[in-house]
Amino acid sequence: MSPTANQPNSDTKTLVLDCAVPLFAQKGYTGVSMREIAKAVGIQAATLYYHFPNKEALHIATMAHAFSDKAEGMSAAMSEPGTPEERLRRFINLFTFLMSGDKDFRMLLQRELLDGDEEQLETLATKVFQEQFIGIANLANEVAPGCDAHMLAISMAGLVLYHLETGPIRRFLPGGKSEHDDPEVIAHHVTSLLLNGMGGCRR
Amino acid sequence: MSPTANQPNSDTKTLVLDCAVPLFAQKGYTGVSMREIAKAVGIQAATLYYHFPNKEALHIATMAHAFSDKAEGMSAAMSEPGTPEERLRRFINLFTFLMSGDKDFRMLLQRELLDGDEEQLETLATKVFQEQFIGIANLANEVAPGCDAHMLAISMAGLVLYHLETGPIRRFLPGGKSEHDDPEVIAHHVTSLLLNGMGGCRR
DNA sequence: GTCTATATATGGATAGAC
DNA sequence: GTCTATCCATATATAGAC
Repeated sequence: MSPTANQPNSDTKTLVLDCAVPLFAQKGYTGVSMREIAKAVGIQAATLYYHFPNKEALHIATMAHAFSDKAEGMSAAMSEPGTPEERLRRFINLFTFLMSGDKDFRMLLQRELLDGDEEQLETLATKVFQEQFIGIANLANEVAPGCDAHMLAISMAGLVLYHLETGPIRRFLPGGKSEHDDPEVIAHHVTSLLLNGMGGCRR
Repeated sequence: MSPTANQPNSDTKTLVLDCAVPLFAQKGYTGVSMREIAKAVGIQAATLYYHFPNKEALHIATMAHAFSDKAEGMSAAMSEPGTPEERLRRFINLFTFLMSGDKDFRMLLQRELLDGDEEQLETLATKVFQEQFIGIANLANEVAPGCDAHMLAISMAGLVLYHLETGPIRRFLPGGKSEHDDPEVIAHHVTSLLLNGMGGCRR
């Protein structure tokens, strides 16, 4: 293997993407500099331009990298047997734990909803989320046939994500407790609300 | 009134804040430059530093300006008479229409959840949202006594806001229709879900 | 592939005239 | 109060050595 071989020693590109994910997630596109990313990787800023033509390309690649990781795992939970209610319960649980554990992913998604242009959002929707979304919508349709599965799927995901996203401010609002950050508590609340409405906690 | 009088001619400060709101909302703190804000106002960048000590102070003042406008109106809707269900219906309707009409406000709020530090979030929670939040939580407690009013209040607001925030990407997801952007459709869906759960659309 | 060095633009912020 | 002019730090991006 000569020193000029192609793949061996460095998959610097992947390393760059891994380091860029938390930076873009926490500080946003304009909040992160190429120097900052390079420093996190442990290389010089100029080297980034060998792997990516410019900052925007690096940003898009970073998002694709972060999002592609997440496209797996959930499908299995929804295709398992059980009554629609049981499967809803299982899905909300899994989804809440998954999302709860990856703050960077959630922040990237939120930033993309704020800053992404039409093309980026369409790519995200069709190439990344479509399959999972269909699974959720199908589940919604089994739990509540005849209802608008699209809106229900948004509500299902949104309920979980909003409780997670408001974590930093909820503790300052009346009635906020640390238990409200517990994925188990959130999943239980959301499941109960989805299945029975607001009165659902009185069993 | 001498030319050195204090308040008269210019409330440039207010004008600056009005112009800064949509800029910070759409591009974020690091995405907007002082020059850009000055240009939108029609003044020179240096003039901004007469009214505000630095960019961060201008940003904080901008958010206070945007948020304080919204602290009114909702209280009335919740104190009106009616059964808890009727009042919930009215509140969700009003809240959905209010939030639907002010995209800048929603984006500012989202960005604050992403970028705000503890102190800013505490200020936002206690000085701006507390009163409204208590109203929502009280309503939740009347609709569903014995349940966790804090979590229900988050769910109520979150359901509405998430449908609005995902507007740009929903149209690319399966089953997405333009009607899903209609505040009336969103409000009806959310109310039904809150009162009856997912099965609520089969009446 | 990665480096050093640098071109070039733009950012926040200040000084001082009017 | 607002302007012009400018300082200085930092940004993206490129050139060319190794």
